[in-house]
Formats: sequence, structure tokens, C-alpha cells
Amino acid sequence: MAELPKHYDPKSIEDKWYRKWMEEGRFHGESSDGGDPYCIVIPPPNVTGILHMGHALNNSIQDVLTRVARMQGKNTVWVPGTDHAGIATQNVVERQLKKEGLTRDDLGREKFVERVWDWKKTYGDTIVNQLKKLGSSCDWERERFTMDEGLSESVLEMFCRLYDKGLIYRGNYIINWCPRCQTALSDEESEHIDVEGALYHLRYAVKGSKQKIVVATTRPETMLGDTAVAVNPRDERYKDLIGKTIILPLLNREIPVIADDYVDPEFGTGLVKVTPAHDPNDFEMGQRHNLPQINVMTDSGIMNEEAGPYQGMDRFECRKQLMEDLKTGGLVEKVDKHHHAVGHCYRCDTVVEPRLSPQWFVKMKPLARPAIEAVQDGRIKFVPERWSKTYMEWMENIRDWCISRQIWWGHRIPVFYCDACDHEWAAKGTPEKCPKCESGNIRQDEDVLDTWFSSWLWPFSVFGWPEKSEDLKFYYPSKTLVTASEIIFFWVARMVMSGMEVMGDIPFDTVYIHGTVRDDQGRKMSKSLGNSIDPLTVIEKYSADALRFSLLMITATGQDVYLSDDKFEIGRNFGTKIWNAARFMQMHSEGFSVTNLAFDPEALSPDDQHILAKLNDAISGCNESLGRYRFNDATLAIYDFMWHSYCDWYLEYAKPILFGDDAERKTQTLRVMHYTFSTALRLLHPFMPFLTEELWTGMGYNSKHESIMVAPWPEKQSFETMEGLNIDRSVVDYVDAKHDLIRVGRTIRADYNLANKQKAVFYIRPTNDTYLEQMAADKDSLLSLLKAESIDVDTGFTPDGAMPSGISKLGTIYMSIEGLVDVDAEINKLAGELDQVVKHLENVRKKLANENFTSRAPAEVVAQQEKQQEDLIDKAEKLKKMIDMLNG
RNA sequence: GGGCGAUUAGCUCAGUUGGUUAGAGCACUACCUUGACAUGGUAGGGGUCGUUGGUUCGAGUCCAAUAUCGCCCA
Repeated sequence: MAELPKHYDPKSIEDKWYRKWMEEGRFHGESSDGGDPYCIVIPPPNVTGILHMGHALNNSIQDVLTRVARMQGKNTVWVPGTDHAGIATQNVVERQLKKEGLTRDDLGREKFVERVWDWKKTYGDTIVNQLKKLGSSCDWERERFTMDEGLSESVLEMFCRLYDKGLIYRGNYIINWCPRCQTALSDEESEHIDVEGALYHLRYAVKGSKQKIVVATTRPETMLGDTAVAVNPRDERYKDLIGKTIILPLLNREIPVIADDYVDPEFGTGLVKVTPAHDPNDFEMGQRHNLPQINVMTDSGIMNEEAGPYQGMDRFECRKQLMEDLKTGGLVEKVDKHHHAVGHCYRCDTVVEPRLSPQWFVKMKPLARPAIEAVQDGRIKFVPERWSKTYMEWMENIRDWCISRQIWWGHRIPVFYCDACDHEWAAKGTPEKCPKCESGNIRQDEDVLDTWFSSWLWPFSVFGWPEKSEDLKFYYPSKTLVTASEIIFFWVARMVMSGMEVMGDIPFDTVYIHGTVRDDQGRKMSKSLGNSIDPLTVIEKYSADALRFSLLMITATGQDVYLSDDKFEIGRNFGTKIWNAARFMQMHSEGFSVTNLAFDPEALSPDDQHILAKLNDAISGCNESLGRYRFNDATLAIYDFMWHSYCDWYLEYAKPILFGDDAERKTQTLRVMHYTFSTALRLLHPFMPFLTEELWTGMGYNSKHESIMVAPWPEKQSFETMEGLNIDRSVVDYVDAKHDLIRVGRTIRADYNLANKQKAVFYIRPTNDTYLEQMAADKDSLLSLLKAESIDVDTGFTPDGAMPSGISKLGTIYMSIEGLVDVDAEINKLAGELDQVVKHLENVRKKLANENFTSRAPAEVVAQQEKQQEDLIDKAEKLKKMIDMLNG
């Protein structure tokens, strides 16, 4: 046992251990080793990502689950990796090119993609390295990337299967278009943000009359693409209008008035303009009424030739100018303020333009059915349960998934066209000729797939699917998926669908949804707000252990996490506390061997029994909480045990023994101490991996299990075993009561401002003979914990004069302060206490006097109240006597 | 507009099927550098559990309204 340094230096230790664990292959699992599989697949972070607090929380949780499973002896694998984040990564590289005065078109597709790969090779490890800093025990030998060869193979296979089944199709529909990224987005990638917009009321002229009608719109510039005006057929106000022709202002295009049930008579004026090429609802109306579709914008959101005089203007500039022009023409009725949700690109925050465009889609309804059933029948469980509602809601109303993206970085859509015979087919390789007409005049689709089209295969693609590998057989399905609520639709739901589709089995049995990390004002942490706390800064300042522990301790199940810098002090302080406890033990362990901790059950003192019982409680509390994904309760159980049971009470109890000269007793106590501490370290290890490993070695506990990572996970001892250790519940209760008595004694000391060094003289009148015996036998610890010169335990004790005192379960404790007693103050104090007791007693009496209560409440609740009544009466009596005596 | 969540101490939050005098951490007050630890110790102050009704012998907990805030979906 090398001496532990006075100060704990997490920095050097954390790096050292992580390197060692890697060298020793501690994170790696092999299916050939068999056993009980435990697998978690990481939610792959973006390859462009940098670790934020959400990741830190997400991965701390996964690491806890992984490390516990590993210590339990399961065949444990946590598969890490990153996704290629098509749009985001392309954006990053395009920005880089821009600095060089280049665009991707200057490079051409092939060179550009090469350039992205270069970027990935140089910077793609950033987040991976940050995960390592956090202590994540991922199986790095299994690290995957959604664009690597194997996963690309999975993507192509999946595409071809769905294509051949008719579940992938190409169609011209309204999709979400990001004019900045110049690509289509899925519905999920368009984030609805509430904005204070306007509802513009515009006057359109009716052909052949002087009548003007008023339509309301939030996007006036799209009027340039209007091909009808619609009313609800049941709307009496506009009955006569149906079938008439409207002259579209500015362009003077003639468009019909149609009747359609979709129109809500309550909204705006009850008249809506119909722009089939720029709105999903208008599109459908257009389909029903055979309206032309006029797209008025270019790919980059610039008005095109269909916009007439507005051609070349940006869409928002156009909105302004167009409104000016309409105003000039007297064609604006009014402009109302209007709150509405507007879609924004989730990658660049640009306002999304709904736009008619030919894209590839996955037909979702058939895929959703088995995925709905899997959750309905409980094969997949959400924690907290309420998220299954969100999942169901989305699944039941699922819409087809737009999977094509007009970018270059990603899996190119494996669809080929023959220009000779117009044949279209999907294939995994690079065909040289058309399978139908054998022409070589073929070309591949230009688009790439949505990144999520590779992520949704993650739970099986990481194990080599479509190849039926041993790993796949062994580790699939994975166990728990840990993620935040934001990606239930993006990812979780889709993984279930793909898993059911190709594996015929669920991809995981539990989905644990943790909270979103917010700042202390409840705002989402974001770079643009500048309110994010960088986990690496926290690691630098407080240590990775502190970061992990603090995060888990303040994360209530499924609730959002509000963070501020000072919260990490919890973890740091706790680490320091443990470190110092270890140093204290070490100072007293000279010549003591920690390899033999077999204490003598017959010789356990009350405090020994007490700490062992509390240890068992902590173990069972921690395990139970972990089983229910209540990480805050799990950490609290350990924290409370180590700090308040072990350090505050047991170590303090042990001091006089360790400083004394009863060698046998000292050895026995050290055995209990080290047994307890080494067990608690194992319990703490998943939460604070570095500190616990350092102490595991530093304290010499590593003789049997070299690393704490593979030491056995503490399991709750059965009652029988506790009895075998000679742990008696009544003795444990006695020690709890003793602690209470000591607190009462200390309060008296504090009331009389006794200096720490000042020894006091105490008298205790025990409540009964059992306590008398127990306390008499336990006087050493009472003396030491009360810093007393002497303690007389005497059933017949009566104070001969004014003495400050206090009541506890074990008895009444008096402290001798010759000549110093402030009688009035003492009476006041006791009277105050009596007041409280009387008030409480009244409540209890009232309850017991109520026949409804005594007859209806469970017997044990009534008995408990009766017992309490007795205790309170007893206490009140004592207080009265004490007050009388002081008065007398 | 639909759905979900939150409202408990100055702050951030626990409080598991209703049952001791509602807890923790931080902050605060007093005392203490004592032989593990001032990133600490001991003691203490602080809450009519958003509001109003209801169910119940009993409500922070269940139900219904309502207010405020937040999130998701349209």
C-alpha cells in the first residue's frame, strides 16, 4: 500500500487509467466467450460534433449501465461510433472551401467527396476522444462509422430490399426545402418554431365585376404561384363566388374559385389562396381539383421567371416589395399580427420552404404496424412510460419519409436509369449495362440518402448485417437504448421499424429517455445562445468523475436537467471526501493486510453491525434504483452512505479504537472498515470510475481482481446472511437511537457554547434496562462522540440543581455546567419543545379519537399512532418535570 | 388547435401503490483550523407543497376546474 498523496489530482489519474484500461482490453467483449450478453449501442453522435452536456449525460448513463453489467459478469459490449451527418458535414467542408474562395461545384462531386473524407480523417475523432475523456467504457475495437464499408453495404441492402418490395418510391410531392442547404428535408428535420408573423389580408378582383374579395395568407409572396382561390362549400357567404374567375393581382392571371372542405370558414376571411406548388394542403386541393402547379422559386429561394417582375429577388425581399406594390394598388385590406409555427432547417436554422419537388420516399405505414405492436404488447418498454404515448401518436399518424437529399456527402441512392429503354432499377454494385435492354447508356441517381437512413440500421448494421455474423446472433437485440426525447421520431421509432422489418425482432427491449440539459434559466443549451457549459472545461476544472456523478445526481428520471457551473462541486467535493477517508484509513492500516477482511461475526460491536447493515441498505437501494433507471436515487444512496453513514459516524466511532491500544479490537475494526469501504468503492465505480480505480489499487484491494472494473458487483445480502454475520436489527436500531442521543447531547454543548476541546460531564437516565446495559457497554464511543470527560448512565439519576438537558429515545441526557446554567433560557428552550410536543400530541389524539380512523385505517397504522401517542405523553411528562425542577 | 410535462425551503430539485412532525444539495446564521478532509466539522434558522373545489378516517400524493411556465405535434 503506497501512501496516498495528500491531495487528489484527478487530471493525471484519469488519463492514466483510461490508457491502462484500453491497453488491457477491458472494454472489449467477444461473442465467442458466450455467457449472458449485455449490449448497448451508442446513439452515434455527428462526426462534426463536439461534446456537449447532453452527450455527457447520455454517455454517463450508458457507461453506468455498461460498467454495472460488466461487473455483474455479463458479456458486455457497448458499441460506439459516429454518423456521417450528411448536411452538417457538407456544410462544414463547404465553409472551409469558401475560405479558399472555392465552391463545391468548382471541385466537382468526386473531388469534393474526397475532400470531406480528408476532413473526416483529420477532425472526425474529436468527439470520440472527448467520449474517452469522460471515461466511457466503449468497445473501441468495434467503433463504426455510418459511411464505412460495412455500414454502407447495410444501407444499400436495405434500400434494395425496400425498393424491390415497393416500399420505396419516387414521387413529385411537397417537401420541406432548405434554400440554404439546397436540399430536401424530412418532416422531422423541419423544426417548427413559434414566430410572431403577420396575417396579410389581400384583395383579389373578381373578373367581370367591381367586386373584390379578401384572402388571408401568411406568405404573400407565394400568391405569384396561386392557381385558385378556395372556399368551404358550406360557407353561405361565398356561395355565389364558386365557379367565378379571379384576376390575380400583379400578374393578372385568371384563376378559378373552387369549393373544398379543407377550407376552414373560421380562419381569416374564410377565403384562401391556393398555391399547389408551395403548400402541402394546397397541393392536395390542387390534386382534387386538377389545378396547375406553379413553382415560383429557385433552389436557393430566389424568385424565378414565374414571378414576373419579382424574378431575381430573395423570397423575403420579394414579400416586402410585393406588399409595397399591393399597398400602392390599394389591394391590402389589413395586416394582422399572427402567431404561428414556421419550419426551420434543423441544421442551419433557415426558414424552410414547402416546395413541390421530385423525391424518394419510404412508405411507412406497412413498416409501422409491427413497430406499434412491439410497444403495445410490451416487448419494448419506454422509461418513463409516458414516452410510449408520444411514440404511438407519431406511429399512428405516420407519413411517408422523404429520404433523398440533394447533397454529395452520403450514400448515393442506388437507383439506376437506362436512357435507352427508360428502365429503372435498384442495385448494390455499379452495373455497367441495363439488365433489361443491355444498353450501356445508364446513369445513377444523383441524390444521396438521408443520414438517418443509415442510423436506423445501427443496432444490427454495427454487427455486420446483412451478413449473419456470430456477433449479430449473440448481441442482437441490444438491451437498453439511452437517448433524449428529441430523437424519438428521428431515430428510435425508425430503428424499431427497421429492426422488425429485417431482423424480425425488436432492436432493444428498453428505451430510457433522459431529460434535456438546460441552463439554469431553463433554456436549451446552445452555442448560439452562448449559454452552454463545455463538459471538457468542467472535466478540466472538476474532473470527469465529478462531472458524471454530479450530472447523475441531479438528473431526476426523465426530467430536464438544469445546470449551472456550481452544481459540479457536489461531485468534486464527494470525490475529495472519499479520498480523505481513504487516507485516514491508510494512516491507521500500517501492518494490516487488506487481503484478509474476514472479521469475526461474534465480535461485531453495535456500530460494526450498524455500518454493515447500512452498507447493505445502500447496496439494495442502489441496485433497486438502477433497475428502475432512477440514477439520482442510486447516486444519492451511495453518497448518503459514504458521507453520512461511513465518514460521519463509523469513522468517528472508530477513532478511539484506532488510536487506542487494543490490538485485537483494532484489527477487527480495520477489517470491517476495509470490507465496507472496498465494497462501497465497487458500488461507486460505475459512477466515478477513475477515483475508485485509483483507490482500488492505492488501498491494495486489487490482489484478487486487478481492476475494479472486473471486481464483483455488490449484491444485497439476504436476511439469512446478515444474521450469519450476527447482525441484529435491534442492535442496528439501538445505534440509530444512539446517534440521536449524541445529537441531543451535542445540541446542549452548542447551546452552552462549549469549545471543542472543552470536555463535558454528562449524565444519562436511560429509558429502560436494555438501553442501560447497551449504553454501559458502549461508553467509549459515547465519550468520544460527545467529547465527554465522563458519562454516568444511571436509571435513578436526578439532577441536583439546574442542568441543561434533552430527551431522546434512549433516555434523558443532562450536561453539567456548574454555575453557567442560564435557568430562564433553559426553561424557554424546554417550554418551546413542550409546545411542539403538545401540538403534535393533540393531532395524534384527534386522529385516535376519530372512530372512522380507528375502524378504517389499517391496524398497523393505528398501532403506530398509539405507540406515538404513548411516546409523546411520556416525553411531555418528562419535559414538564424538567421545567418544574428548574422553576423550583 | 391537439398532446405531454412542471409548479414543494432564498435557489436547483427529490418525495416510488394516499398513512410518523414534508427531505436533499447549494445558499444563509453561529461556533470550530481537533491527529482524513475548510473541496471540511458541529449545531441552527427557513416551506399553510400555484389557486379553488371534490373523493377519503386521512391528500404534497388521487379526481375536476383554473392560473402561470416549458416542450412536442399540427
